[in-house]
Amino acid sequence: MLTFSMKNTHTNGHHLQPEKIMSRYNPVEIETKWQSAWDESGVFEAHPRPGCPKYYVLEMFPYPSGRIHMGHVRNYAMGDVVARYKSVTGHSVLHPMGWDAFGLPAENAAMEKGVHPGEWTYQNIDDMRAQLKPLGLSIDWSREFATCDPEYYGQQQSMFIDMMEKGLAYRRSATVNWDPVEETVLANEQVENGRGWRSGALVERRELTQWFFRISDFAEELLESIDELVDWPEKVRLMQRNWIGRSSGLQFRFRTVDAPVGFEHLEVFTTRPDTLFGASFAAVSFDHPLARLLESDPEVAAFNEECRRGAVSEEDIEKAEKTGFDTGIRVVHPFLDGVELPVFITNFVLMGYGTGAIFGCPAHDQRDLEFARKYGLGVVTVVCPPDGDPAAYEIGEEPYLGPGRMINSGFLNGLEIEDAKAEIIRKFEESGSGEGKVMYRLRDWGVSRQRYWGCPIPVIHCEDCGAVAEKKENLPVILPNDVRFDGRGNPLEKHASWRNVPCPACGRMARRETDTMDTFVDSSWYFVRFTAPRARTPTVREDVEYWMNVDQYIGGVEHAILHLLYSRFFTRAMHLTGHLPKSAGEPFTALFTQGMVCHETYKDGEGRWLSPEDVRPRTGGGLETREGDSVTVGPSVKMSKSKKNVIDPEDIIESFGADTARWFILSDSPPDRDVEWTTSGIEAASRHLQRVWRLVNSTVGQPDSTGSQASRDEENANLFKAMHRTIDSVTNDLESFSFNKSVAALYEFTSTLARSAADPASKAVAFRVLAQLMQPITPHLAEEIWEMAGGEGLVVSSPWPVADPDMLVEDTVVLPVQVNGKRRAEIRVAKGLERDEVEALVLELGPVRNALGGRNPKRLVVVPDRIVNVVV
RNA sequence: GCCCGAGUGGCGGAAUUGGUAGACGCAGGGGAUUCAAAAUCCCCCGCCGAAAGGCUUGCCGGUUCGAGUCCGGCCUCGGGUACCA
Repeated sequence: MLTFSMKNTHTNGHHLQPEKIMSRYNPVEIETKWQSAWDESGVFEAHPRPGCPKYYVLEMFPYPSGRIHMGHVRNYAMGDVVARYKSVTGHSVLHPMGWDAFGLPAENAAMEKGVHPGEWTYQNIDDMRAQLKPLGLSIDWSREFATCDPEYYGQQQSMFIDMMEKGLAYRRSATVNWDPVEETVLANEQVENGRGWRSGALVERRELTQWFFRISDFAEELLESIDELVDWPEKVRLMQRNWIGRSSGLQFRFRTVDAPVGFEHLEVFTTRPDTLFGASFAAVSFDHPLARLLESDPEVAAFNEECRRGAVSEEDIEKAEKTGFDTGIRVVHPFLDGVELPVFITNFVLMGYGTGAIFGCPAHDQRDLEFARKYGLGVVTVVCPPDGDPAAYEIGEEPYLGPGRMINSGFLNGLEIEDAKAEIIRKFEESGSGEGKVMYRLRDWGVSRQRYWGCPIPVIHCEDCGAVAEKKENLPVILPNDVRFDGRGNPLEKHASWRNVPCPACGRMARRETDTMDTFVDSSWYFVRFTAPRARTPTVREDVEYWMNVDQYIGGVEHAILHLLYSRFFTRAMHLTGHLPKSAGEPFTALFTQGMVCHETYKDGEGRWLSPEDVRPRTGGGLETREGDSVTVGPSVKMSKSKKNVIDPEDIIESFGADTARWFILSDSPPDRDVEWTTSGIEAASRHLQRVWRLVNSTVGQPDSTGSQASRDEENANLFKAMHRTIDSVTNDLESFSFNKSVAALYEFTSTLARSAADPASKAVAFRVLAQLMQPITPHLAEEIWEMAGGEGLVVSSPWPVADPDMLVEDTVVLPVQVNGKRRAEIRVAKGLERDEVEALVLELGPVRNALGGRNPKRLVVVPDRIVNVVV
């Protein structure tokens, strides 16, 4: 393929090697060459380097689905930029890779394709590793592991036993989605409109005894420590705070009337004790012991049954219409003589929060107001807004939720809300029937899964000894291979020889726990394991102390709450069980959340999704199918199989090379926002990289330009000035995760270089800097041009260039001149020019004099070196 | 439902703490080169208007000499919602 430009052969052909004339930058060939060079040099293996600070950069490890997708490319390209940048700026870098290998899809594949989940998973890992390697990532592959390796999950089992001993793991009853046809527990994802996704049967809620981690004991600690996470996105910190959901309020006991024996009191929790005088009903969860007891009444039973319908997800519960059942029981208002409030069973009070019982004050709560309207309950306004008339204020259509003073509230009248809360809590505490209490939304972490493809919980149930931890010398408890997937229940339940084992305590025959662990457990400590991936203990003190914490963690914002919170809990639990030193509190010092990779969507005339491969440009504009039918272009959305708008990274790397893919995916959008993949964009990236190569290739070895020494000196000086400005921008942009801006600065510098009439020797200096600046983003091309421009050794191990501050200063500055806030002129002045001198210059300007018409300005705003505004 | 975020030309986006809106790239238009094309190089490019000028950062309102940026109220799209990972 001869594509070398004729212009170049005309002007300097006699200086070029013949093969240079014939060649073009061939990414695939050259990328393989440099990847081998890196492998041989071992530059990416993590070792403590004396005198260098350590830097641990980690991207969220992938689930081995079998194919890498553009989201992976983006994630790992970003992490690689950071790892490479940190490496050349004098850090000893740890940048590992592993596989989040347990999970549902492997079991689904087992059922659909009859392949064993383990076999399926390990094959996928091999495939994905082979797709990932051509990206040229600076990963220490010697530390790779999968969470389904017994060497990994065995250590996890060992920690589970330690957590049992410390009381951090315990058993209690909890609700699951139950598919009565498949006799299987369903994940929330497997429930569609209240029905099992395969069987179509109405899902039931079922109670099972399950294992939990006591994360709620750490609620306050996890909440307070968010303040330390200054290098996390503010939005993630806020989401975590809200998730933990600390609220203080009052817990107190109502006296009941006409209630069954044992329920002489009803304990409620409220965050608005100030509104007690406006209460018009009490409500308990359908799971509340009182509601359960009343189920002997068929009407109550039917109502509760109705409430228990549907999936267990919070979204489903909250979106369901609020309903109630009047039990006929009443509670006595503690401060209003003779006032009794009806007690309802409802579907919106959750047993898992507070006491599972509340009182409702319709005037100051949206949900309570809707409920009161529906069931004809009274509405008493007890908070008067600051601008309202305390004697006459009443709420209208909407509840009043703002600040104000108490009215219609006996001894609270006239108090501000916060003072009223304090006062009423004091009153309850005095009488001993209630107390101020802090409540958290955060619930304990249920880790039991009734599935095969997960880490077995290392426990044996003995009739005499109860739940007994497996002996550590028997770990790992390995998943049996000979299992059958018939779509019913957990295969481990049916595996007699695996299940029936002697009790570790008394030796009598007992039953092995068949629940496996939530895959979030696997991903809650893998980053610690990377510090000593082959150790015979979960961690090795020396390695953990050197490498932890993760300095920079990068991944999708979809993990903003659960995965990150569980990991934060785990480092604390691992400390309590002796697996992490005291210094390790937070797992991730800095966090970056990346956006998704999107692509346009296409549909044919019948509304069927079309893949980008199936459409082509139509002459005269628009798109058509291969058959020439018209195509409807839809919005750009996250790449997904269901919408067929997927571009396979492997195809892109094959046709354009990894550098082009990396350059493009980092170029257009800020990393924390979604990026749209476009064909024209990837082609532009490819064109640019070709241009860089051509530029270096055609310049190196040229004789000095003719022309005067003075003009050459000036050209050289200008080039170096641009070079230092670029070093400065790229450095700042990489440090601040503005990779798109780094790319823009590199585009600009390449254009400058292409136009520059500086000496080839000066250009060679600039090319070497260009190579160094491009290295984190397009490492293969960087090595190639580094070599062409006479760089020593590998660019991957050459120190990052430093901008000379003297080269960055400008001595003049352009001041925009506004009249009444609209730009009318601009003046170039010496930097730091005095205010009155600027004023004098500005008042002489034509547009300013016109606007003033001989009068004095009302005001003259001068922001030195920034802007001038003349107010007329 | 609840929590969090995003919205700027034809498109992706840029804009230190409120200070020239549209850097850089794509698409488009024009030119050079070529027998011709591809490739490459150069120039133009927010909208309306003949021009003067006016308008413009999802919508409505506010604060300010000055608002993409701050405040209040909406709209649309996206993420999470505890068993998808």
